Amino acid sequence: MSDALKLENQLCHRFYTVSNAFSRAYRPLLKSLDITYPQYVVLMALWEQDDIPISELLRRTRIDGGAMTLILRKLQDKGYLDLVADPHDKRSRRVKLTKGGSDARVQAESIPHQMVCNLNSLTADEAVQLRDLIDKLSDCLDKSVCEFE
Amino acid sequence: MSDALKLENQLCHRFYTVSNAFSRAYRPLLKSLDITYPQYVVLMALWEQDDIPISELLRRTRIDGGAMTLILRKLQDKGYLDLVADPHDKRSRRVKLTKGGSDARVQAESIPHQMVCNLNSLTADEAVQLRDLIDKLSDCLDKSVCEFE
DNA sequence: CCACTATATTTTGCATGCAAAGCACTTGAT
DNA sequence: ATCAAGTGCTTTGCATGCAAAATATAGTGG
Repeated sequence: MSDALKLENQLCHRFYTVSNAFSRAYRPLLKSLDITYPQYVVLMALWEQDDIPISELLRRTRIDGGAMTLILRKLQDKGYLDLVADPHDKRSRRVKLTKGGSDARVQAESIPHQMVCNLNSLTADEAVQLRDLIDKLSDCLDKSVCEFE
Repeated sequence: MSDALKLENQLCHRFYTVSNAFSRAYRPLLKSLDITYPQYVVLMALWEQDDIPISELLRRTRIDGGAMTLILRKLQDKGYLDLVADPHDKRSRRVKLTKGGSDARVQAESIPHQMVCNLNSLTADEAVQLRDLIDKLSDCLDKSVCEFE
């Protein structure tokens, strides 16, 4: 049979399994904050820059729009953020961290280190190399999705 | 703020976005077969080796067990495979491709090439390099998940 | 000011991924 | 033979990801 159809030879299946493995690995680290990985991504984006419209959050996290509505609702219920109307554009809402949301960052500071500790099979150089290759692939993938349409 | 918490510096967020992008990119390629990416993964596993127990399929595809039940049901409804009782172990069922399932492979042969064409920003060498780095990372991740428990 | 189009967000329906519980059947130890 | 622990699989409840439709509001040309 053609080797190209073998799972072992497919980059996409590797991304599929590793992405899921990451999500599982984060779960215990996020348990004390009572959030999921996508919710954590939203908080990280906000810790970088707070008080931004939902559209900006979507662009930076690349989370699905439909899912974002629910994620924001849950983070709001948990007291991490507030959604406030934009006075200049009634269609838009801005996302603002609450004090609890800002404070959570202190607790989260240790998470990347904990994860890195568990990933020390890669050297710093290899991690950079991997990052750059993924970025190259990623650009291309985005384009190809567009080409299909 | 600490750079480690920035999304841009996190390998996991890259895997998250690329994995999702792959899934979207496959969608139009799989449309004529009327299957999703995980369903395609199951078929690829079976094209490599047919007539295997579900447990073996789970191990090779790394798809979630609960999801696998539904995926197999759908692939059966679509006429791609059959689930037959294992005479030696009544708990187990074996998965067998139907003629339609085997025939679909011919149509699928062109898919990896189409996807590769859309990913030609990476050279063959870079793809191998990427693959090896991901595998190294992957081993480590599996272990770390275990360590948490 | 009006129709038309574009933008921001939400809703809907379907397909997983995940953890945990449940079931039926096996196997191993006694 | 029997009970307890293990296996293989399914079910359940929740959280997304995705495409497409629906809403509400903005912006634009006429």
